Amino acid sequence: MNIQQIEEFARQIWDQQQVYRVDIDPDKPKCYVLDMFPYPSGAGLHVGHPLGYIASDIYARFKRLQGYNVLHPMGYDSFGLPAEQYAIQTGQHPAITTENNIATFRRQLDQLGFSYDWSREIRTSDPDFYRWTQWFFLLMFESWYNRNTQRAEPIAELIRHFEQEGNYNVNAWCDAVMPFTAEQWRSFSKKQKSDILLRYRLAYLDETWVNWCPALGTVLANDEVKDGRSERGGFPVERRRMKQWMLRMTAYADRLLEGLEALQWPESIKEAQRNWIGRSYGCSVFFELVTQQGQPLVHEGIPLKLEVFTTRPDTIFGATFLAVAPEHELVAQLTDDQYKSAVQDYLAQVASRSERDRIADALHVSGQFLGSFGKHPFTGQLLPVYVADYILATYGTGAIMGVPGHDERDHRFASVFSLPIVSIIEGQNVAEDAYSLKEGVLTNSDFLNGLSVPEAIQAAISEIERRNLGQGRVHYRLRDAVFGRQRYWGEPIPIYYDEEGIPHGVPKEALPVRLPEVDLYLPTSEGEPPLARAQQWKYEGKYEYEKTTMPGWAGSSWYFLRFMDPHNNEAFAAPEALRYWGPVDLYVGGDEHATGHLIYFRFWTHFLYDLGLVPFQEPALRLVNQGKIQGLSCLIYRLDDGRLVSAGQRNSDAYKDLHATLLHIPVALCEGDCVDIEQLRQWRSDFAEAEFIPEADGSFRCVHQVEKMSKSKHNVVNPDDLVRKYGADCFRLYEMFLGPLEQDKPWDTKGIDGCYRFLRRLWRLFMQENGQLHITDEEPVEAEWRILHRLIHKVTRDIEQLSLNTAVSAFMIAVNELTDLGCRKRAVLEPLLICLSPFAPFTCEYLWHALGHRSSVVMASWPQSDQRYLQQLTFDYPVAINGRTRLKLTLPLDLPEERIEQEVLATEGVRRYLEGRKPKKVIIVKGRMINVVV
RNA sequence: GCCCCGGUGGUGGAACUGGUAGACACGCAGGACUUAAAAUCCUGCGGCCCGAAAGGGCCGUGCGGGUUCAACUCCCGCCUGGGGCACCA
Repeated sequence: MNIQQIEEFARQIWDQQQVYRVDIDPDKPKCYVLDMFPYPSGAGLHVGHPLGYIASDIYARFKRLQGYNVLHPMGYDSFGLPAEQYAIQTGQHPAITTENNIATFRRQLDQLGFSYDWSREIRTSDPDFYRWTQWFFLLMFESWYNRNTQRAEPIAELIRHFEQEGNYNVNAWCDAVMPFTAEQWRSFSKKQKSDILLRYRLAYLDETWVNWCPALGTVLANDEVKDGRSERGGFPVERRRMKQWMLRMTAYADRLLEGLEALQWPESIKEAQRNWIGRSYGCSVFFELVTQQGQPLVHEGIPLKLEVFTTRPDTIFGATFLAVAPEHELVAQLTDDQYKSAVQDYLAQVASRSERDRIADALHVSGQFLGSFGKHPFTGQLLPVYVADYILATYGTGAIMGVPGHDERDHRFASVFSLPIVSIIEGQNVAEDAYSLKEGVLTNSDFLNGLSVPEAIQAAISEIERRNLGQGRVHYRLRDAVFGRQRYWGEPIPIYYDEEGIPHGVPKEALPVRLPEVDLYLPTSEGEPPLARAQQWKYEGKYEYEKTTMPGWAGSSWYFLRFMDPHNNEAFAAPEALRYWGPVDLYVGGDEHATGHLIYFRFWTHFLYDLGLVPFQEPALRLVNQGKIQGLSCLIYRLDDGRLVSAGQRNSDAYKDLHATLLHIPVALCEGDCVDIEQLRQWRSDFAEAEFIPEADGSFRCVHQVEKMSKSKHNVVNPDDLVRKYGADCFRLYEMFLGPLEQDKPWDTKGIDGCYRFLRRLWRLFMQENGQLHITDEEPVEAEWRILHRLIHKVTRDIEQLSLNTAVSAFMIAVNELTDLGCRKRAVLEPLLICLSPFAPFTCEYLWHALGHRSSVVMASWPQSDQRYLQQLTFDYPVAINGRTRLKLTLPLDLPEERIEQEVLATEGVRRYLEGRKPKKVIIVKGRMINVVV
């Protein structure tokens, strides 16, 4: 069994017969199996990376054998930060870095024998690809969201509506717009019209608070920020107000939420998306505002009102103050002269605190009284208005009614500012702590008294609406996505600005807007993005292009569509291709994309569906997250004096009281927990002369720890070495055998021998010692048929459920049993080979040809399991006395229950346990077990 | 704090809709073959106890209860690891 020879042979067959190329075939059912688009990093693969690829490859090969036309493509998400950071450091164009990395990546993928149709390879940084990414952006720029029809519609229709009726009777998902008539619309300047339209467009320019990362020199989306730091690189992030291109994703919040129901996705991902979208149902309430003297506050002749949002309108009688966010637009108007300087000081203090300080200091309460009051809409009581930084400008209306009795934050605030705290839930004492559960009966609440909380919420909303004080409302935590990045290596946003600074979409015929060459990949001295360095880069030679580029997730939001028709020059994909291939049937990738890519890609697809460009709303029906493979680190003890102590000795009396540090050493230097001291001395110079204190048997031992696989922990295992030593098939089998696909699990190379032995045993079923095929055409006996059909049955089900670890063990069992029987029969071994081929394609291809086939095993047909051989005639019943299994009894399966009972009670072993007592009951589950209750 | 997912031998893990807990594999121990090694094969391996042995008993799926003839599986209450969300009104 020569691995190199086998792999070369199989590769040649696949290559010659072009077995992985697919095209639309209306006569066959399709199956689209997709891996999450990798970013080709320079570091290469470690054993954790291919896990999902192997699983999806097995599934794809399986479906192909079952007669499906399988689309299983691969490509690269090749725009991104690392190549650009490298460019900044070295000056090497990111395209070159990317090209090199892709070559490495491809080589590593190829050696594992994946069944990708490489003729469909795509790259997001390819102008033929990003042309369409830009095209989609323009479609969003040219669309608005109609809440009446619940879908995106062309902005041209909206303009027509404006011309006829102004913005009356428009129910759009948009930013606040003053009402205007058709006459007014016609009288607006170009600039005014543009500004208004931006408030409706799904891709729009707006000044907002963004996550600015100074170290990366760019803004980041919410999902790219973790705990106040950038997800990539871990650099500090601050809040900054900037003009940015945004995508009005919030318009889709409800549909994104509801669409989750029907998806076959892991519950954890759905839950993460639900949290991220964060839908909450509540009510807005307007509070009339008055001065300290009780005079109404008026602005331009209109009485001022403060709109708050609450999910607990039932607690309105418990409200004792109002609070607004520091950024709230009414802060200035609400500030009484007497408090002006105090408020200004407070605002300055808030501004100086970074986002991270604010998060870290969440329990610290701060705020400032503004000197004005809100009039309670039911009691007429005057509630003081505060500005407080625990109120977020970006959530709800940026203002709240403070109900300290029933909200913890409000309670903290009221305690600090000595505001009244009242309970409106019967029997709850809220002096010390807020009672925030939505349970109980209302009290001190006028018309709500006696109602339960849920009833009271409904009643309060109805009453508020009836009296025109506000209305029931839904709010989302989800924010519109910031779409511009102040970076070089991304898709240019296809927008140019005219003389008046009005943004225009580049005509679609002029796409792609190509990324210009620049001398440096850094911002300009004026702080403009790197694209500003390309001074000749102008639309039609005179208009300034938008200088920011798209974020990393732009291309990956729709790439799955391009795979369906990757070389189409007329469209992003032909309608027939979309109809035939879409949507993705199985999507495999990591769960770290739960609130990033997986939401964007759903949003993007919903949008295209609205425009009638794709015939499905959800991009992927079934999603599976492969678990992470953790590293098994090796660590040794170093005493403070530099001596190195073997792990067993460390706890002996001689050393246990000395202080020791644990050091990571390369896993390659360890065989189990035995360390190769000679190699260790060579590995690090300070170990060269160190004193090693070994075990009594002379060995030197390390301890193990399961943790993330990383270079710094010296626990990275590279697949190349393993593939060279054991072959790709063995590697694939072992990765699957390790445990359930979805589960995180530690990598331990030791176990790979089991899979290697399995492959050799398989080989010996076919081949003699001398390498000659040894197969007969004899009719298999019952036992052999049974082994085969049980295997087919189990493996078919297991692959369908992606329970690949149990499938591998089923193969091991079958091969062990066939070996014991000395089975060398073609009728058994040939179907077995087909079943195994998705897991071990190289070996199976080789043996398939050895059996005399000319075409590839990839083209074979998945065998059917035969019911006859799955059913057994007799069964070894476990017989339990009082629930405890005592003995076994072999009985025919078709024996009626009365007969079984007779047999059981007549059995010597059972009689012994009964000791003459009469059984109370005999429970018989046919084909399962028997339980005698005494 | 809220939500989701886990916890089974020395190790990775198996167990269908409640029905023989520990499949398969690693590892370890002993043995066969061999001048030797590799390779291969055989036997044993959850814990405690009784027994010379054959065999038998008790305990055992994070912990404590419960439902049931029967619980890794269902219910209640905890402990613990991982992940998500979080001054989100």
